[in-house]
Amino acid sequence: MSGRFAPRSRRETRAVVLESLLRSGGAFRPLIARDAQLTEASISRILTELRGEDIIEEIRRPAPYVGGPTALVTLSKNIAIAGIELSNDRLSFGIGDLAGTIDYVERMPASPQLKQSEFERLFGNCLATMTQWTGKRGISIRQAALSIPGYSSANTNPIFTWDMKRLRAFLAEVLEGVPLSITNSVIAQAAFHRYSSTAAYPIEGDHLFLFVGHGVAGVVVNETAPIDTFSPFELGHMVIERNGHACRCGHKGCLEAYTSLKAVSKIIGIAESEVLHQGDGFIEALDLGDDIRTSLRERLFLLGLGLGNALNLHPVSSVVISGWPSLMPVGDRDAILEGLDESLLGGFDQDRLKLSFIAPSIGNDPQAALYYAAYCFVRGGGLEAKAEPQAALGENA
Amino acid sequence: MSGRFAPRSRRETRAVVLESLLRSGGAFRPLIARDAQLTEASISRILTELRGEDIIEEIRRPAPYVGGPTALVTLSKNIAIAGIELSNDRLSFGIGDLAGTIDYVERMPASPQLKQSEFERLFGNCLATMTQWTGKRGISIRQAALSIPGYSSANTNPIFTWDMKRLRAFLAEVLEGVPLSITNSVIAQAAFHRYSSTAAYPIEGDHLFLFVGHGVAGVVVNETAPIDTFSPFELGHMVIERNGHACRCGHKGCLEAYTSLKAVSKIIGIAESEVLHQGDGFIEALDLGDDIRTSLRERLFLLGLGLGNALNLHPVSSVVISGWPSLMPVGDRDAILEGLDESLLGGFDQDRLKLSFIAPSIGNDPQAALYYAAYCFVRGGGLEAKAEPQAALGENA
DNA sequence: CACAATAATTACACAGTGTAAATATCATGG
DNA sequence: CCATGATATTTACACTGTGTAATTATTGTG
Repeated sequence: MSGRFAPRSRRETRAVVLESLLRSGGAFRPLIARDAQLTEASISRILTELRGEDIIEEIRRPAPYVGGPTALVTLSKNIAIAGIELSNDRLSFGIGDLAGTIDYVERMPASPQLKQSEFERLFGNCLATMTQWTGKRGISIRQAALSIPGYSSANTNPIFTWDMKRLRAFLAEVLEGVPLSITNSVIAQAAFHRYSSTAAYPIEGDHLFLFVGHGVAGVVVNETAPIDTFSPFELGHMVIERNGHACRCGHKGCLEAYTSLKAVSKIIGIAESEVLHQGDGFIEALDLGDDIRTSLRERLFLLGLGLGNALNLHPVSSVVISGWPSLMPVGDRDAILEGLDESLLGGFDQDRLKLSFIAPSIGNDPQAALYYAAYCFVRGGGLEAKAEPQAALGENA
Repeated sequence: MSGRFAPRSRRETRAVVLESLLRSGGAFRPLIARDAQLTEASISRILTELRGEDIIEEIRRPAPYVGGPTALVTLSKNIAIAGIELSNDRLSFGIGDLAGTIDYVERMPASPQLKQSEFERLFGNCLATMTQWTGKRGISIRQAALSIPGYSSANTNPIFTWDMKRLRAFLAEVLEGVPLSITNSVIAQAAFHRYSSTAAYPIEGDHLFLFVGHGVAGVVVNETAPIDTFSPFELGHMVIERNGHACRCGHKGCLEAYTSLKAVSKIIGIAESEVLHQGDGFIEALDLGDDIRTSLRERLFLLGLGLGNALNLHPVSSVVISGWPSLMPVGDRDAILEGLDESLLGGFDQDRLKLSFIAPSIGNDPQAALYYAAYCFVRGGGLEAKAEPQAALGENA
């Protein structure tokens, strides 16, 4: 009489169990059983299997009540994964384990106008250094993930207009068989913030995660859907003001032309790279002049306007915002609400829309990509890509 | 060595087989086997089961080649389903079978400003008449579907601002156990046009289906996802012109204020209800004056602008448009492209975005809802809601 | 009317998981 | 220190769903 209705392949079951562990950061069996909707019997079988493959560990830790479980199940620290992040000003490589530890990081400056060939060269160099590091230690990477701003499985990227087929071919070649997932930065960010056990998150339930940085991008976090199926919402090039400011995309009046990091850093008079590297309240601490504050509020208003338009298209009842707006004083953020009030159907109403802010985690790259790599490893059940006996043709479903 | 990788419950397998039949309108076994990714052996078992329950029929029809299949499998004509459609000017009830035949229709005028209590009264009356009809014939409805403009599982409806919980409670009560699915009209429309075997459809693959009527709504048709998970895109209340025309929603400059049926019928000088009831090319035939044509082109431009914004948010490579724009002369429709060119990232490019038009199927209500009811019946495997032995709690996954 | 070609059915094996019985572990109290 | 109660963990067995392969059916052709 379990709560499930669809049988699962072994791979799926392993994936469900491992994903539960990734989210919780470690749990006792009864909890895993509930989370994965399996009986203790099945948990027992699966864990035995996973322990044998050194994917999980059971550390002796008796629960503090009579008859309680005796061992805490955690993801193994012996599986190496790699996260690669192309943020707008640098390319970072990292190696870590499933438990969230990062053992190796290398970061190289990368221009926001990076050409594909330059990227390939840069990537090749970093990879070589990394391979040296792993080689020396006899480590083999089980899963890698690369996050790119604007990436989508469709061939359209507003930020890097590269040939995705060529990109995938290049990566497949240089990575020599290491499984690689490519994803949109905003998905990796959202997943990391929402599901990594190390971070606090302001809300639960489906919502829009919005990141305002070089671009303006969001993703609808659907709590019941797998992260790798999330589809990004590229808000930056919504035209919110006909014949408005010129945008780098060639159009006029795009949201990005008003609210990107570049646009606001110009207003503040501080280098882009400086703004996000500061902590929460940084802008408040700056004690900006009144006209600067007013300008920023105008930009936040426009952000709200565009956000409202996006929410009209695809309604959700809460939004989490990360990026420079999160660094603004609470009072100033209200300008977003005013913008929302002009576009969101029915006007802004705090009973119908909950807005939260989280500090941007800049400087932690490639933490999000690393998390995403762990997620992908776990989603595959910790099995090689084609290890499933019945799976021959069917990756396309 | 099949192409599948996930085991299925009996319910799922039945659903897959039945859905294949619904889409094809009838097929020989080898085709079903390929479509459902099952062996002939499994098809045999499933069909035997379904035939026993009178959900499918096998009519003797030898394929015209040696050793070919001998019977054509079709959905049974003995399963009664009901489709209920609330278009903006009427409420229509229909009863039909899985093969697409419609046996009963009743239509009642309904104001676009219909209040919830009025709806309940109207619905009650129509239902009573329908129940009389079914009662007289000893027919019992296996699945009903109701399509409402603007409906979403969230509690926000731009068109009818009703209490959805109350609506569901009301419907559950009056329908006395008949399973009911509620969906957004645009989903039912899209599904009907795309998948019903009776209609031709201009494209294949993922795309945006856009309907421009009283409102402006779309849905991303994801060919690999189940229809009932499609999420509607309510385009109508995107603010495309700050401080523009007043919209009925209270905001200014919404797309709907420019491109809804109401807005354009005012330009043409013909009652709303007349416009869509005409066939393709109707507007061309009208021989409108030059300034009217110009105005309409302006509206199409704005539609393109809003559409471009939506596509920036969620890129797809083709769009199918239904509604009054489909009735416009081909040359005039190009105004949409001009609008797209100003908002769609990278400008409009026919290699990257394919635009198609299909005639709006007004006057066929509740055909789309009826199709959706058939879809829901089939998706449930033709089983009672809770018949699955292992399924007790788990409808929420 | 036998044959070739494919369709349709059926016996059997195997994967995955639940049930329930058997066994293990721990805190507590004598 | 040991029996006890409480819960955890493992294991034997049964059941579902499906593929494989052998068997039987159907049909056009020569």
